[in-house]
Amino acid sequence: MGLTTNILIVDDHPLMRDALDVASRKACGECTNIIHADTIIMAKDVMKTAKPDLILLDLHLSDTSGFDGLNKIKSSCTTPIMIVTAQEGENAVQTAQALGAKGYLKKSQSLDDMITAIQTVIDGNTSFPEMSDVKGDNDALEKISRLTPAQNRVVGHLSDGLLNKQIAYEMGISEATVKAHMTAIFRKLGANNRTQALLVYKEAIKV
Amino acid sequence: MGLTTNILIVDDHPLMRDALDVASRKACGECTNIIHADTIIMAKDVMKTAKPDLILLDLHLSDTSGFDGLNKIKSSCTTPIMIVTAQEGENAVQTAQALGAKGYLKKSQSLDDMITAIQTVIDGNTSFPEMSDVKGDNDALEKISRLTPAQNRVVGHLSDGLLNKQIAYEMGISEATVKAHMTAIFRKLGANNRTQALLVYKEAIKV
DNA sequence: TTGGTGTTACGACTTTAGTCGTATACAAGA
DNA sequence: TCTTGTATACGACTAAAGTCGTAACACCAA
Repeated sequence: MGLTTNILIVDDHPLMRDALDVASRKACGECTNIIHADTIIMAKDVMKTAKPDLILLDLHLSDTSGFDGLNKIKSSCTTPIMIVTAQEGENAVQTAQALGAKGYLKKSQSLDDMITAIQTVIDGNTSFPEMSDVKGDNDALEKISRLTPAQNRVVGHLSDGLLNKQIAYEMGISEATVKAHMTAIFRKLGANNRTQALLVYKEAIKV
Repeated sequence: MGLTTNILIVDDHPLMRDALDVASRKACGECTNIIHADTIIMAKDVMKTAKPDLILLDLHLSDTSGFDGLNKIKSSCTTPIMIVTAQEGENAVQTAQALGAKGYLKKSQSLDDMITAIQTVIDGNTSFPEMSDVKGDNDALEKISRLTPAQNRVVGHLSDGLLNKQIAYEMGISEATVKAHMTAIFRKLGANNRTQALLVYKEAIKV
């Protein structure tokens, strides 16, 4: 890792940002450039200029709750994202995984574990805590997890109420391609149109 | 009240159905015809033949949870509906009101109070328990409550993922009229299309 | 290399969604 | 009575959504 690693930390607790900062620096070595943000708005603003190699994202911010924030960020970039949470429900880990997050950090974890997890994701792998395997009760979530990265980003924009034309602009592709993604999404989610697809999606990510 | 009053009770607890049965008969007098159902499916089936004057609906059934059941029934008829619940969150009463329910019964209420409430609704008025007035925190719910009965039914069908053509068939009106309702709904909910309208609606009724 | 599989990408075409103007009925007030 | 407002209803027109066929690229295995 001779090159500089850029990391964006999104959390509204300054102390937590500092802790994540320390963990990130230890995980990546000397040449680490870290940017802090405390809202999704600010994070998206930062990403207009900087291009982080990794994003650490808290689920509960002042301007978002739950996985909406993950949506908003994920749909506007392809940067690997790790979720950071204090306490969440049972299938929060599965949901994060299904939505295309690359890792999941619990704030209760030890510093060493966090460092290991961050290193794992930086190296291009995924890192999720052990799951109690009581799942199987969320059919919609299983469908969502089958979406490809591009399809995932399209769904994220869909759940913001965007038109195909707007999604195309946001993703830098043609409207025809967005429609093709939509059709593929409908098949995977068992929907006939965007309204039904949105219902499946909302059913899946309700936490 | 010389004519027969038809009441449909939808609850999956037989004991509760019996209790509601007793309350209904005392509220309406001798000429009362009461039908029991324990799922939404069965209730909708019953309504194909019978035309109840009032529906008592439990929120938690085996095939629905929350206000989805209210949607499914309300969107297929214009019969007054009273919600019956054991314990619900703070704004459940407001949500029921916004979704066009005519009354709200708590299972913890006394029999006399229930009888009074049922009589009130049978007479064409509404009956809701006192609210602690801590509300004001749900903007979307306020928007939903401004919808007219027809618009309410259209939104109910929208949240089932139906096409305009299908909604028109269900409601027995032309597709052009459904579209006109949609446009009016968009204005009231601050949406530009059905996707955004659905998001506002889902935001409002999440309990 | 070759063939299979999966992802992303686009254009042409048909279907659906959404806007606008308009009309009826019904209620509350002047 | 004559408004004024609101709810409901419809048809004609424009904009968006959705389907189909096709192609380039990456990856893995035979």
